Amino acid sequence: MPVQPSRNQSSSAAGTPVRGQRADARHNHAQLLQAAREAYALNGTDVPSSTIARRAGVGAATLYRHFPTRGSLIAAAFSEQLTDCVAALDEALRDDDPWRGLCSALAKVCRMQAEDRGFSAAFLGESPDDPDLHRARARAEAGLAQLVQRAKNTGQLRKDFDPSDVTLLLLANSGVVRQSPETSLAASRRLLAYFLQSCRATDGAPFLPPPAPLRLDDLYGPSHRTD
Amino acid sequence: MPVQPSRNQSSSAAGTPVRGQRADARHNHAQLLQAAREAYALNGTDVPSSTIARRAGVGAATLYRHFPTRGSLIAAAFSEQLTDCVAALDEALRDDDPWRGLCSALAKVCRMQAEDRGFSAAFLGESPDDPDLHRARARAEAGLAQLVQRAKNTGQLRKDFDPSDVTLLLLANSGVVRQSPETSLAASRRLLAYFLQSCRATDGAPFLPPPAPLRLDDLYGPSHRTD
DNA sequence: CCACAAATGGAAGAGGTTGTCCGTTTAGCG
DNA sequence: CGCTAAACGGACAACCTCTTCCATTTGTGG
Repeated sequence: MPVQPSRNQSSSAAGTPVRGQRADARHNHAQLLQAAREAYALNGTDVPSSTIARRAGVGAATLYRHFPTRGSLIAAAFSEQLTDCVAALDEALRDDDPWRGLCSALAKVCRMQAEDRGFSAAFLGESPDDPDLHRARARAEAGLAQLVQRAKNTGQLRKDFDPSDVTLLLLANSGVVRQSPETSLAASRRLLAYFLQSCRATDGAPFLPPPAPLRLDDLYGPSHRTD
Repeated sequence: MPVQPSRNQSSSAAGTPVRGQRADARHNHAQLLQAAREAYALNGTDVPSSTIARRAGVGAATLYRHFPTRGSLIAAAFSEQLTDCVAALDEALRDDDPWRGLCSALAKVCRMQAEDRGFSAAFLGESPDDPDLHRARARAEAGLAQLVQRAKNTGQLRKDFDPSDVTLLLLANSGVVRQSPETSLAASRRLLAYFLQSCRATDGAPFLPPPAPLRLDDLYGPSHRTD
């Protein structure tokens, strides 16, 4: 069960509590993370940092001492979800039935997106600064490719399915989920059902148009602004 | 053919050129609209108004004289696309084959979303102020319901398809299309293909989870901020 | 209990966007 | 051509968000 809280501190990303700091600092650190997670889940990641500081009961400076930039707070707030994501993938890879593994992994990620409005932004959005996130995405990409290949080999997944189709689903789901929190779970479930049904290998099914080169870790790579 | 440019001036929305104004004013009005459309198509509607004024070759005050608020410029910029949208629906309703009509209507709207990054924001986003937009959405909703019912009657569309599934597709597509413009068209096409394939009536197909009550004109209705 | 460094909070700076004011320019008409 | 009102443009005020600074408070080891 690799899903446990994992108190172990990597020193790579900013914002991880360092042993030897004062008790109030540790407490505020935790308060900030919790406030950030709650706020992001409800309203998405475009909540102003000042709001988070206020709801954590600390001043702005405290927030910025613990998380030097806005991005580092976001990254820290979602690192747990990221772990869960990778764990779901690992679990899917261990499933005897590749198709069932794929389905449950996709369902899990879609549900995470639906239940936390910030998740999509943090996972798919632009955050060119966090190395952890990049590594996780690359890792997810690789595991996914493996999972997809296995499901094809068993003949359960259509042959022209492309790993990028998972990214396609995640992006689509992020669009669906952006709406009112009350409906997002139901809508997300229905979208996934539609998607999975088409993914199943069927004899008479028409060919799909070619996949777009959507790689998880490439999204928002080069900027295209032309001001 | 109700698709013609329609020079007729409704006086409801702000920004419609009024006869009797000076030639330079009319010219600037047109320049602003064009600049806005280009900028929005490329980068989405979150382009600063000052950028649009600059690219139209006018000062900020001129922009605000023609379009009193940021929202009115957005509404004016997309009113043509909105007309196209409704026209596509009308055309689909006139098609002898309801399924073909539905497919082409969905393809058209998805393509519009893919080719214009601002379209989704303008059409699905929050704009509680523009009555034209509300009317168009309501109208689209009604036509869609009709189209869906007809396709079900001919047995081409699965019985548990819900009109809200069209909204689901549009939202999903908006998520897909938000990415790099180079890939959005291909990605959008593929998403639509996946979706349509599942929508076709098939005997052995499993039931879908219940639809979420997504109504086009309800999106972003009540706000859920809790600051 | 005390001293000192760690930690804090509020204020203020920097940057960006929306919308307004006012002196100046220019189209259109006689 | 010249007058007048419509139209314009750039500067400016108001606001918001991110981030930093510094005087003050507070936890903690001795």
